[in-house]
Amino acid sequence: MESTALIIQNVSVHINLDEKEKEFFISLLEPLTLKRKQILLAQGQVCRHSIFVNSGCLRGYMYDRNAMEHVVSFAPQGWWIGDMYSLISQKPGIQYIEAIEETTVLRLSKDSQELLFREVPKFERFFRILIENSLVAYQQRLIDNLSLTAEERYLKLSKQLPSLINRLPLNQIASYIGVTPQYFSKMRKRMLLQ
Amino acid sequence: MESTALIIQNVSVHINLDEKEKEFFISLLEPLTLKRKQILLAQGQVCRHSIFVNSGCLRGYMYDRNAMEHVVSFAPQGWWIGDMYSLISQKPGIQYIEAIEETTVLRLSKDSQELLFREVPKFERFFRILIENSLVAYQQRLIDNLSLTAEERYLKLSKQLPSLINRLPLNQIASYIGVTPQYFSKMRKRMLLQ
DNA sequence: CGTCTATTTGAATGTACTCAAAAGCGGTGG
DNA sequence: CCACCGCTTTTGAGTACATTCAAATAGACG
Repeated sequence: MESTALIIQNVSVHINLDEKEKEFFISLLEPLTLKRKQILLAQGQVCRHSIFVNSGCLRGYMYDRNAMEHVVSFAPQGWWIGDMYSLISQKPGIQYIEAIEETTVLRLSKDSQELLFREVPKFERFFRILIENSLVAYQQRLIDNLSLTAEERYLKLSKQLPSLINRLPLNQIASYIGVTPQYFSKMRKRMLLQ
Repeated sequence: MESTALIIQNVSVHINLDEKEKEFFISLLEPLTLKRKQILLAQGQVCRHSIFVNSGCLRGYMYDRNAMEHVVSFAPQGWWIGDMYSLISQKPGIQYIEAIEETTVLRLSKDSQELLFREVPKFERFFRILIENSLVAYQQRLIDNLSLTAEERYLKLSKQLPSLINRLPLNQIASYIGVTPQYFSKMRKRMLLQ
């Protein structure tokens, strides 16, 4: 199938699969198409899937106790996303996962994942590596939030996701880098003048 | 052995081991005793071990480009620590890992870990779960840094590590929550008065 | 006891926020 | 087709949280 080429490529970076294993893996995936602003997971729901973005872009976000929205992650084409807290604990989650634009995804349910781990144990390795990389990225982002200015964080994001940055609403970028939309607007103006 | 009771308990929370597997796991561990301020890993070195803290406390920290120090993590008794970036990539790392006080640890080398995964695959599961939990914690800390004030972050850390907070130097707490020692000092004074 | 590091204090400054409101922009229906 | 609605983005003024720089004080260790 066309729609599974990307995910097979993504997995194959870390583990080698024979045809049978690929087929089995693919058989566990559920394709889904989302419209702009369609919500795939809401706060309070239990996250029962790992989600792979085949095309388009998702974002994970949450509200703090002051009802402020915070973008936790962007997931463009070729990325995985999920509410890790809820996915692990199978308790009601805190994140929303929403399509930023028309998006196609492949979902792997927690049950299917467990089955996959039993049938093809090297997938345990794959997901460990995936999470390791994600952990390093969050660690770095934490340090960036402490040591870089908002301008620098914006420039860094622009470099990391150059093909995405122009498709994102400004208020969502502001939220990701950790400033208010108002400040972000003024900041960008200032940057253009220099 | 006395010194391995804690780590076996720590592992057994997530996977079940028989006596033979326990013994094999333990045979791969290297015990080490560290003095206060002794450095276990320096920036620029490749991190070749996952480290389990048996007693005492370690901290991971790094310097940003303005030579400011940032505490990335504390690892008190029963916790794991390592420079994840370097451990994964086997490239020179960015973190220091240092003993805050007299500390005993058990080290598992990357090679031993790979061997362990081959011989006892369920350890792949154990470390995946370990990293998943760590990922969730970093995600939450990122959100906390964006949505809580410094005072609130301090109170939160105090609740999370009540037995540790009084043993930590104040400048290291300040660094962990992301403020200067000067501001932290004034902040604490203010909090005491109220 | 002296030295080195950690902590505190004070004053001036800066980065980012809040509140309030205007302007821009895209979609929808009359 | 354009007028209106809702949402995003911008602008301005005042404010708060936290920083920088400089220096004094307190503690810890040999």
